[in-house]
Amino acid sequence: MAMATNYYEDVLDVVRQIPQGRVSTYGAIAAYLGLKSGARMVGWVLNQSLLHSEVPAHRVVNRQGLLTGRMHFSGPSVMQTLLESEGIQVVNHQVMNFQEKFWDPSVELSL
DNA sequence: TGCGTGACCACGG
DNA sequence: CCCGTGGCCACGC
Repeated sequence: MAMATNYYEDVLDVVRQIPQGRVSTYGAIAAYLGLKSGARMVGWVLNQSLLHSEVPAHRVVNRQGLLTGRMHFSGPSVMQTLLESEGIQVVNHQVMNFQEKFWDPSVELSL
């Protein structure tokens, strides 16, 4: 665990709370944690997490509901398959009914 | 120490 | 609608 900075743990913590059948976004997670600048960092953290942690990284998409991170999984269709197995429809790399499936930590975890 | 790059995002032309 | 640009920041070389 090289230099476990706070945001790293914080990001994983939020991602782990995304319910099955729901998805969140890089920007929403960054905003919730106050990582104002970190939409980009969220993606980076998730990428690193794939190597060692059990994190539902497939439940995080970009602000449009696009599966922009799919190429980082073991196969280009793994992310989509995982989501579909949880009841989320994905067409053309995009989450259907994204608005309904969107899980916003700022709302769901409002403290 | 500096530069290019990236699972992002918003804004402008 | 398709770019280009700026912001943000960690990482590798």
